[in-house]
Amino acid sequence: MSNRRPTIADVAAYAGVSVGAVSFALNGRPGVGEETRKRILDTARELGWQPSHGARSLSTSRSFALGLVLARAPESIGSDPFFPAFIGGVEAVLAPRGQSLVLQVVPDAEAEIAGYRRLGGESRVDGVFLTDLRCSDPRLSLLTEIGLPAVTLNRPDIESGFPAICLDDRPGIATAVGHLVGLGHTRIAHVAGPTELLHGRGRHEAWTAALDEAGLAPGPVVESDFTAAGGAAATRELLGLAERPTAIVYANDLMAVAGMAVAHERGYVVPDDLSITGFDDMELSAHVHPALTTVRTDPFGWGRAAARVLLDLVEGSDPGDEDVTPGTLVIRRSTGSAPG
Amino acid sequence: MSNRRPTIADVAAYAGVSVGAVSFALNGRPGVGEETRKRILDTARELGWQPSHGARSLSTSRSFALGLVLARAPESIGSDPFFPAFIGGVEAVLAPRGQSLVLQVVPDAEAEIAGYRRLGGESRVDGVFLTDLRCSDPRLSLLTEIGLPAVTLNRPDIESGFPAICLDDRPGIATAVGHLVGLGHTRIAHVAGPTELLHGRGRHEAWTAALDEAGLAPGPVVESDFTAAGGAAATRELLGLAERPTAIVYANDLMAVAGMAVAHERGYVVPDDLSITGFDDMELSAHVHPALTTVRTDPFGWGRAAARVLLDLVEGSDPGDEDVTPGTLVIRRSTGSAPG
DNA sequence: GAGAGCTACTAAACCGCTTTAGTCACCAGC
DNA sequence: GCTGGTGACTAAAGCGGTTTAGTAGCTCTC
Repeated sequence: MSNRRPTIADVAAYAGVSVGAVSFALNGRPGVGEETRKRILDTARELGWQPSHGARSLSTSRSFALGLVLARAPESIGSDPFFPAFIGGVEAVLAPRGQSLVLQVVPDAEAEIAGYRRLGGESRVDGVFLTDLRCSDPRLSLLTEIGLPAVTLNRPDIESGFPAICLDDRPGIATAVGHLVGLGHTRIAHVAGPTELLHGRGRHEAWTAALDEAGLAPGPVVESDFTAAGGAAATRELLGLAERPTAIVYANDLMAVAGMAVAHERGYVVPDDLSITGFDDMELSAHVHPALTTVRTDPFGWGRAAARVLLDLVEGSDPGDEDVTPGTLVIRRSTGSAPG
Repeated sequence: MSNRRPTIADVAAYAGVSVGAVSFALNGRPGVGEETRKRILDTARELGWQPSHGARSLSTSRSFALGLVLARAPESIGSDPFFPAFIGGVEAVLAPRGQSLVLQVVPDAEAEIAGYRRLGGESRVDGVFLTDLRCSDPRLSLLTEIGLPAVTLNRPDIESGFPAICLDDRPGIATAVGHLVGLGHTRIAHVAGPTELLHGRGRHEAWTAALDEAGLAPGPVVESDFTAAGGAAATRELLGLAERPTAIVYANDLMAVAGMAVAHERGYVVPDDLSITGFDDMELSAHVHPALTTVRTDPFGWGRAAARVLLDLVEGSDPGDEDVTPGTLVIRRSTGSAPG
């Protein structure tokens, strides 16, 4: 049967025109008669022609693919609710435009640099997504240096020259704290993400600001690492305090759920003895006991926005930063009136 | 500064040889003197030369990339502990070999077909991973038809002609059931995954077989969908039964944890009134209350194995099926002696 | 000391597409 | 009737590698 995939030359021969004409016709460019164009298109369809990605990318020096490098420890990669959803959103805009996503998963930040270097150096991708932004992120200057277009998820703390998807965690945290304050809590602790991560730091700052706004002294903070084990350890630390908090605001759901389990173990009842809020609203959060009050975010939407902006950028237009909807508080059963 | 990326011709000119010689040297082929080879390699490094992916793939008609198409609903994609870890394993072997992973996330099975068709048709990838195998999976014949090499995760129920990564869920489920039987349970229910999925069906069959082996009548089964909401609904159904089970074997952890929450809500104490086992051992499972007894699997290892086999296949050798380690039971606190 | 057989290398074709520079027929205008 | 312009199309030159065919220079052999 089909010995070999048909090339543009085959289409040209069958349609009785030159390859140039076929190329023009297929790309919808002027210079081909209406009738001829139709004949070419029909022939291409009949032959089952599909463009060769390699050839096209060689001649246009574009690869029609975008890259994402993720630094994640193998053991914790499975429970990150963010990145699969983000990728889903990215794909939702890439696929219809015939673009692909090249994913690289690496164990640490160092390998991440190498990853971007390779992706750019080999011209495997036309641009990259920059997630998990760190303070003074070294990847920004790297990408500028190798001239690889990028879009950052979150606005970097230094001038980057790249468009940013601006996500503001502050309103989400603020409403969570406000909710707790409204329930009468005054000792509100925080289990933070790593401070070198911009979103870890941002949520922490938002918590501080919200307490300040409420006229409360900043409660105890434990810096953790966004993992379940880390959340559990942080919770043990907080519950061991002499003046233990009556509410804990966690920087993500995973730590919050793990913290809730620790509270149960210690004999505290959530929310009677301790109120707990999370961040992300992962699928399971509505299905633990008690269901978790948390801040719902929209990583899928972020992915869509990021992909749109990056695509615009590599296609030559000059997109500005884009704001995306901040998280909203979902009140469930893990928060209640302050005890006593 | 660096106006343009150096090409192989630049390297040739600087080293004072022909492009052919450079190509030979860079690819470690014979026909170049030792001294010349060294000079070429040094020059390439100095100039910061990196191969152009498009050019190479055009002339070799290989794309140095493997593809994975995932059909996942946007709302549940974030809580799947399998695929991120699987991808991590895949990357662990791809990256060192200079290969890339092209990921496509689509909403449903229909779009999945189109995804593979595009990946293959455009020659964007040299081979693909086939996960979430379904009964009489139509993708198998599609891939055979378009001549795209593949490796299947799990052994398909029909002849496929592709190497398979054979993962056997039976020992895991069998030990879980055995563990419950040993604790005196006789009414052991199952919350299954969708039967059209091979692993959903496989775990169900393993449960049936294990009960049979123990001389017990098959308990009630509810077919669910691997989601938290589905697990919760299934649990409500089981707990509403006249002869309610004293133990439930869930086909994955997500449903198990959600089921545990339902049990709590209804006032049952786990494990005193109801024992619960999961499958996967996701990160959170060790950090819920009570900690979940479950079957630990190794999706990272599966990813590594699948990548190795697929790479061998596209590079021309003829790898056979590969067995990977079955899951092992991790006993925690969600299982205990049968009540009464 | 001429032909055979190596080794080390060069020249050029080729992969399949895009794109520029032409070519050709036809019509308008003076 | 000749020039100039325009629309439709062709020829051919890239893009940056790989690979085949070929060639020069050398040693070995009888």
